[in-house]
Amino acid sequence: MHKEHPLTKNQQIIFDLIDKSPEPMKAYSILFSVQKKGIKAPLQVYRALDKLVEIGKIHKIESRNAFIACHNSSCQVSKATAFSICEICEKITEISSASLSKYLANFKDKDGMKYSKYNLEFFGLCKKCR
Amino acid sequence: MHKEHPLTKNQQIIFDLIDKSPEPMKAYSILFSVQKKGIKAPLQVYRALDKLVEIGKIHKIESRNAFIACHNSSCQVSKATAFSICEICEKITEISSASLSKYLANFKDKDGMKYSKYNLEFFGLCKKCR
DNA sequence: TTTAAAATTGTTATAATATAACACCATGTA
DNA sequence: TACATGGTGTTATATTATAACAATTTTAAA
Ligand SMILES: [Zn+2]
Ligand SMILES: [Zn+2]
Ligand SMILES: [Zn+2]
Ligand SMILES: [Zn+2]
Repeated sequence: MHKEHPLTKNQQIIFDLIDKSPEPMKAYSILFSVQKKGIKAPLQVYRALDKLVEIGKIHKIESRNAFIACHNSSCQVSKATAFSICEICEKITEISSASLSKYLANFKDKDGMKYSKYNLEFFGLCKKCR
Repeated sequence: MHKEHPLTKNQQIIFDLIDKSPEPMKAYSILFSVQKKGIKAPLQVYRALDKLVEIGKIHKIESRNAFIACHNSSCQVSKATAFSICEICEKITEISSASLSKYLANFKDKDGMKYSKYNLEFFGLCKKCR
């Protein structure tokens, strides 16, 4: 299980913002949104983001440089992430599939090597955009 | 099968450089290396990179903002990429596993949606670093 | 309780990554 | 020809992310 990490003030402000957002947020858009709350510099945002990613409360969508709150309840999710990304409307959803995560967690490459962590990004068209 | 794309001068210069590199290269490191050949501006590099990615000659490692030449002979690879990344020495290898690509190409999410494209990045420790 | 380590914060400056906008040129083809 | 398409060269700028340093708060030993 996750150890509980009580969030600090900046972390809480930024997590709440991302958590409420219907879509992934980018760092400088976060910065803009929290300036009224006293967070004025990029580093304050990036530090909170780093920590939130580390403890698995949010994930980074690498191909979009954007951050999304994790809504999976299971642990380990910060080490095993999968997303679907619509190439038209940019709708992004975290995929939680037991069979997928089982398959990837057990995947061995040619050298028999297993991996502790992965990030998978699927691209296609969402329901609306098809 | 791929349609053959004869590379333009800039594309060829940049592809050759990446292809020879033992490790993925970043855009500005590419820029530095090709300045003696007359490529002087970031845009010239990014334009060539975009095209090379599009036609599948190279791939972008999203979590590293770096580019690697594709050594898979099969087609479709630019739409279905998987890499292993060592978190210590940053050694990066393209994974070519028929079973993995088959599994992912056929993966359907909860809504029964299939995806035209994916990128998977595994993280762990390479042989040397274990 | 004291005290030292660890984590968090605030701040300025700067690095690294990527694109906008515009003019020009080459090549294919109607 | 004349037009479309794609590539090039160039300057400027936007976007994303980190370095460096000082101060403060939290944590957990001693
Ligand atoms: Zn998650
Ligand atoms: Zn869509
Ligand atoms: Zn490849
Ligand atoms: Zn290694």
